[in-house]
Amino acid sequence: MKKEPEQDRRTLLQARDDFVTQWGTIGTAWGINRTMAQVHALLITTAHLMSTDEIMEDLKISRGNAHKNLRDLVSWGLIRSVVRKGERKEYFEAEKNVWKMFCIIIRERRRRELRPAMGALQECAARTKGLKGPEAAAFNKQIKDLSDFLELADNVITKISRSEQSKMVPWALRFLK
Amino acid sequence: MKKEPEQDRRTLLQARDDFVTQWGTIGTAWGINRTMAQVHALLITTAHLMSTDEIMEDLKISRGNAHKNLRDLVSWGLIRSVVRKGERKEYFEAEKNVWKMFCIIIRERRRRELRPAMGALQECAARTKGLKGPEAAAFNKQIKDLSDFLELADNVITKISRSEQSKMVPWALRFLK
DNA sequence: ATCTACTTTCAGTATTTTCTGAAAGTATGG
DNA sequence: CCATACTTTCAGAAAATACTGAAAGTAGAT
Repeated sequence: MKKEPEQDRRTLLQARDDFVTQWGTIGTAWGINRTMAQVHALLITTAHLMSTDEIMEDLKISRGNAHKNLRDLVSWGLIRSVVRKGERKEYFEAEKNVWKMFCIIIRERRRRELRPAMGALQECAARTKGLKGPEAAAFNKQIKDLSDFLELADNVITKISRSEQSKMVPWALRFLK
Repeated sequence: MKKEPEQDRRTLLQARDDFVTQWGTIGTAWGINRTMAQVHALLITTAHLMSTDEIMEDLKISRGNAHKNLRDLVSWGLIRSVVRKGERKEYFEAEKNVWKMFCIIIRERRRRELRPAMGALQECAARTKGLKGPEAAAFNKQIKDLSDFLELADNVITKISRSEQSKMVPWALRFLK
């Protein structure tokens, strides 16, 4: 029978499509642009290097859109561009190791979102430090509590994102016991 | 001098406003509606119970908008409504303890976003389990890796969100050493 | 049963975000 | 230099999301 591998190929393509869509939705819930998440999904589940044109075709998106999201993914460090010898065209390849992906994401979100938020909070705490009255004291304490918590979280994230998977996973398993 | 407390009050109000704005921006980055984050910010930094009308006034938003976001916050468990004896009006109050807030947020995000994503991924893995060919095998492995990682993360989140602050914070500090 | 003091809904509108496609820019090879 | 093979930009269009305000709904008090 020559039917079965053909059938399998279709199932695979369909599954990849579903995964791309799903990953897009997940991304959206976390404040990430849908297309960026889809391009990422496509690249982590594709064995070969992909060009901008191939990605445009696969996701049915415009050049401008593909370009922007590829650049964003590169700037996150989630994919890298590769230039094949003798060719002008750029190809892209994703970091596929799940632990590394995770570390990149938490490290970048820390840098882009957590740090600025902490800065603003600290400034807010500093400004209300010396104010008189119970309202002011309560406000200041609440901001300080938040700020302290974020600082702890920040340190934990930094440490985790620098750790090896081979250390952290067993560690997590022990924690779950 | 009667000037200083007056000055202080203004500084406090200004700081609270800034905090509300800032928290709104942070929320946005994490896929949370700006107004919802602002209402939350307002409620965690206000000592007294607040009515819908007071919130509308404070944030300059419509009744419908205030209503919706208050309901959403209640459904997240981040605020609760209180009815004062002899009054018909509803008032709102936030959970102010930072650790509890954190636990609520991670527990809800797990329930609303992580679990559905895991379901979809597992289905995707199951569907491509038996397919022949190296492409299919690679795809299946990648999905499986992701799925396994999310499962571990899911378990860790569950455990953390059920822990006491008094256990987790010292634990985190030890981890950082 | 009606009034009053609220809460809830939702159609239409406004705002923000994302996307398109064509034009402009850039680098390489001949 | 010019042609080619790309990449980059960006103004306008489309889509997604959030907001308004008025009308409808609800429940306690009289």
